[in-house]
Amino acid sequence: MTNYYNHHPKFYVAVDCIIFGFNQGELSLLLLKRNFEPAKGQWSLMGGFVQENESVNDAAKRVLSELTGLTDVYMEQVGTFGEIERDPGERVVSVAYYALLNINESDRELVQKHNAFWVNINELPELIFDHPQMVEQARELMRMKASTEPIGFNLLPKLFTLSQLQSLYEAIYGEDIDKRNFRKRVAEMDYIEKTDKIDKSGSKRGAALYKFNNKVYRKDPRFKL
Amino acid sequence: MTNYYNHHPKFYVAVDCIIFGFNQGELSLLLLKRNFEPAKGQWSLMGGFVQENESVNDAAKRVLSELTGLTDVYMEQVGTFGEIERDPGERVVSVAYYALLNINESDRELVQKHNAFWVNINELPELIFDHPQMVEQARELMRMKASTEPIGFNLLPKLFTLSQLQSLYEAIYGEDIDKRNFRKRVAEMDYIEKTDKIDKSGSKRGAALYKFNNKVYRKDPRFKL
DNA sequence: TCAAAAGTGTTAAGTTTACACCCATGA
DNA sequence: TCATGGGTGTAAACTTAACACTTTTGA
Repeated sequence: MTNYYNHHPKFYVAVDCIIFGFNQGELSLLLLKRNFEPAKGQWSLMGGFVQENESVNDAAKRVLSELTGLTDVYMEQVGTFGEIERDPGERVVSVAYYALLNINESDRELVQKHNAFWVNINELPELIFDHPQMVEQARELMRMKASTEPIGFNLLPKLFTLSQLQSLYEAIYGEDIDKRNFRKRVAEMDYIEKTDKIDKSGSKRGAALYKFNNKVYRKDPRFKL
Repeated sequence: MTNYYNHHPKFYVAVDCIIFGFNQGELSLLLLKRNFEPAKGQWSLMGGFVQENESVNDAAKRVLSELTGLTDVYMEQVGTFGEIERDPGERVVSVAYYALLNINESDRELVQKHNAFWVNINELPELIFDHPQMVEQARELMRMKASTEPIGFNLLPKLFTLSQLQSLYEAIYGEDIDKRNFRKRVAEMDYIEKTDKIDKSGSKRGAALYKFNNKVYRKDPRFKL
């Protein structure tokens, strides 16, 4: 019996991940130096094909977890890239996602096994296919989102200093922020809570460690940095 | 010969269009009352399947044009919906787009032939599948975009009054705007140009007609309404 | 003549920006 | 003792919000 869906072509559907990490004032992406075909030897995003038994969003989570060992990572869809010739091998429609994670929580061995490297976002190598556009769109989207929602904390350890938080936002926006104005804004956010712990690693004097309290945030979700 | 792409499943890829129109102070969507299967008799967005010879973006343009007769319409990708069971008939990955067009320029016959109707955005019927989420995301995205980029003019005739422009933005934001503050902001945008034409249809006194000058806009692209 | 929409400025409140010095500590 | 990053307040500039009356004209 013929039906509505016949006579239409089917396509490979892939996901590609723009994986953001932050360490010592630097924002980085986790990129693959491909030791497999196609485009062996070139740099690319981590990607994979959507399977029958998973949603597209789940495929993105799976692919991210295959590379980093992490589950429950903050991810957001960037967009779908569907040019006919975007992948020169076969026609593949790809859905791009960005992820924000704490570099130190990722599984180094797994990362190494995939021949993946953290690359400073301002020193990206040439990427294959339309991955440069994916990265560009992801950065833009992430920047926008980070300015109005508290997603940046996903890039930091659970406890962080205000200097770390500030340098994170400086890296996201690509511009310097005034320290006193920054701290004034932070002070108004009750869900960024000072703990009684001190970080002595960054300075002799030591800096107060803060944490993000999501329960408090959700009671009155306002954020602007 | 076996290669990288084998062993992976393929999927139907569809596009769905959230088509915004504006008329007499009302923002509407163009919806189908389906006289075909599946979900015959129910309301849905206009959609269609991506073909081999077109990009996903081009498929969206084609589908829009099949319904409205219009080409060169402002469209933006909303996101991709990839839940396994989102379409109960078959597995279909769908990419949603929103479009902004002038209702009066659309081909009424074509619209009628598809059994499509303009429905006030505040009085939407129940929609099939995940179309309600698509609409919700599209509204949100459109609202954001309309506040910082001059896309609203796509919903208006080439010549429009400031009252029309204001009521458009009131419909987009779902809230009233102060007339004097609104006109003050418009006056600062040199690319919203007063013409010497008068619209007498909306009032006895008549209102000046304005036009959006994209060339002037691009010289100094700042927009905030 | 009057109803209905068009058009027009000022002030107060709130937000954003610029800016410089003292503190605590370990080396 | 001194070099290093941590921590703190105020004032000016700018932006946003609130607010009410006069004009024009066709019915």
